[in-house]
Amino acid sequence: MTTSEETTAGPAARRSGDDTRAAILRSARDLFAAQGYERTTIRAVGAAAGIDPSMVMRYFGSKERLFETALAVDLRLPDFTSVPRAELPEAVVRHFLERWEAAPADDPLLIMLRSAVTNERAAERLHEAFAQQVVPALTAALGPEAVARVAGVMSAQLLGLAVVRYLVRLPAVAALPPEELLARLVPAVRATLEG
Amino acid sequence: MTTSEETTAGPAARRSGDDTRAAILRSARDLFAAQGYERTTIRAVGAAAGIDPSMVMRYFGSKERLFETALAVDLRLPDFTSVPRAELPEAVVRHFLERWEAAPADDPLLIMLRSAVTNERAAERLHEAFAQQVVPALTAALGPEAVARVAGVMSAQLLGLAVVRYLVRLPAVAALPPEELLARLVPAVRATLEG
DNA sequence: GTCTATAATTCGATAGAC
DNA sequence: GTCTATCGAATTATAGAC
Repeated sequence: MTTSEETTAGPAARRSGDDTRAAILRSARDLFAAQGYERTTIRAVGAAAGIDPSMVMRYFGSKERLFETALAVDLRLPDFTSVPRAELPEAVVRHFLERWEAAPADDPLLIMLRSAVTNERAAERLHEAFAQQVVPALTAALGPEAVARVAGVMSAQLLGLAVVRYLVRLPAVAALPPEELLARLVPAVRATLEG
Repeated sequence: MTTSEETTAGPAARRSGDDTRAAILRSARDLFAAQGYERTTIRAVGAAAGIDPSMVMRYFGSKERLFETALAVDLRLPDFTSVPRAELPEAVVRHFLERWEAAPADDPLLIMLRSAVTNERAAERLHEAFAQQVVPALTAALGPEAVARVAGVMSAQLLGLAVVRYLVRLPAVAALPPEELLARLVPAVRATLEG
């Protein structure tokens, strides 16, 4: 019984440090995702988490370390190994489209992407995530040679969609219904894969 | 003879106001393109232009108005009306690829794109440029119905390339030789156009 | 564990001399 | 037309009380 040792003190007077830390991190991810690094302030993170700004410093040391921690994310890539190669383009596009439609503001990939365009450190983290998560997932489904050929362009296509539809919100793309977007994007990805 | 009325004064003691203004604007575009809006300071713009920061304020009033002026750019889209439809995908991809390879840091489209991801005003300007420059240019070459169908997805593909190769610099895309990139991208754009 | 108070910078913007 | 000097606001970060 090492956890939760309330013996005599008040019922709910003290909050867990882990909870506070998690709340700060959640607020930080929200704000970094919506505004990028520079426009996000320690004060705003604290306010969003319902605590004093100095607590943010106490738990994370500096704004930059908070940012680094917020960028350490799991891309949550699915397993495509059981998908037949002919159906892979649709499976990939559909997966990301459904993901982003459901919760674009919360998606770790979009959080990272927005910051990576103006912040060098975030860009490095995106490079790492690509090498450590995207490449292995694609290699399992396509084999190493095909990945070397198409991984870059495929990523550009999917991230291009993300940037234009969810970040910049260009009306010509943001207004399209998901099904139509899917129908127009799948042939492009298929052409890349089979090129 | 209304211009340049140096009658008795020294030879080159006075600088033209237009020259100073142009120098400021050039430095501002460089810095906004490289760092985005927030990280670019009036002081840095002045230093890059070789003049005092207060001159920047004198000529442009505020940082925000300087930014707006820097964003008022001509996308320099070529005329695609004489290109046969079958060759259009290659012509479009080749045009932007050659443009960006030659001078990615100076390209007005990339300047705008980098800021648009984190700055709402820049995003609005990108929307305007798309509606007033991209759509008319594509309409002349494809006709209005085709543009409504494919302009969004085509833009997503080209801007996706720009983001991943020139802004985020993902090695899997940034390291590809231009010819190979062209070969992999043209089929994708063709599939979009013919879908 | 939480907050107040404040130090130390940095930045946008203004006023005014030359 | 150019610069010096400076104000006022906002920010990160620290020290310390409760």
